[in-house]
Amino acid sequence: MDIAGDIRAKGRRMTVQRRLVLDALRRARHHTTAEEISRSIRARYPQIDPSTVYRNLEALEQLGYVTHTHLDDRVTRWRRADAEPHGHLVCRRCGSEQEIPIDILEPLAKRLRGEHGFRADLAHSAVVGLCRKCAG
Amino acid sequence: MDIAGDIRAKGRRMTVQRRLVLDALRRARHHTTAEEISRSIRARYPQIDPSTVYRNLEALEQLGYVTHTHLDDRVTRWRRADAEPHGHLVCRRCGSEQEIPIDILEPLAKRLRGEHGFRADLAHSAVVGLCRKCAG
DNA sequence: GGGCTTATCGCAACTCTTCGCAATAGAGGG
DNA sequence: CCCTCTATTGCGAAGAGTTGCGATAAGCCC
Ligand SMILES: [Mn+2]
Ligand SMILES: [Mn+2]
Ligand SMILES: [Zn+2]
Ligand SMILES: [Zn+2]
Repeated sequence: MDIAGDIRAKGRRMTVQRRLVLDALRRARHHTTAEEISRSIRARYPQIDPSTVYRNLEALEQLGYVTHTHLDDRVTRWRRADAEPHGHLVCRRCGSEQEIPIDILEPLAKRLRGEHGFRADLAHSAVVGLCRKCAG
Repeated sequence: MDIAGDIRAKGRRMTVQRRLVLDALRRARHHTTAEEISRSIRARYPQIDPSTVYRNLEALEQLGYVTHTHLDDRVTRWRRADAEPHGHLVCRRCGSEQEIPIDILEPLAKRLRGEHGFRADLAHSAVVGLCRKCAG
């Protein structure tokens, strides 16, 4: 079933605004912010309110089409749920970002699950620290 | 040397406001937010502006007296740098928080350092996931 | 203690995000 | 195609945090 049909089957609705948010996420190469998405949509459809974009990102996340991560500190970064999962290393000094294969994080996830019954999503937040250059 | 002297030695100044922020952090049992600190100070000294509290937390972090972590999503949590370091598990469903010994995170830190030359601070952000109860 | 330098402050303005509410418009059924 | 129900929207307002700027006061030297 297509996305629209799936959304309707769950009692939600497929609106113009929701479709525009999905489109913006498809166009975006990497993780984007709600503010970037809002700005790109309003460039062509200025009547669409930022709050609608924020609400749609949350709705689409509940529906399973979208996920978010946190790279540097506060900002929430969004991406399609079907994108390749991966971890991030972010340098607190120079701000450089680096993607890492998800399986490096697996052993810790397994241990947290064994010792604390906790199912960790280690890709949700970037790992903060000092990159090779900055650590000197 | 005491904190005030150390701060002056670094060319910074020990102001009433800075001392009040340090005091608030000493009174706080756990991680607190800038907003909580600001509110507790303004209860007695309403003339002290919130922006001053934010700026002082950053300054004190640069000076090495204060650190911050990120528990749930947006909020930055502050604590004294000399407090016992530890990791956090936060459930994305029920919001429960759990502290974990820092050494559970060590193996991953060691691996990131070996394979990527990255000195990870794994206590900086909480690990997000599903707690035992919510995972079912 | 008085004077000088400038780190720091209070304030106002601004950005990003959230929220309540009345109006709008998807969806499904007839 | 029309009707009904209610999910969703746009708007206004508010909260949390940041930033530029002129005023204040900490620290240092005499
Ligand atoms: Mn941080
Ligand atoms: Mn999150
Ligand atoms: Zn770096
Ligand atoms: Zn839970």
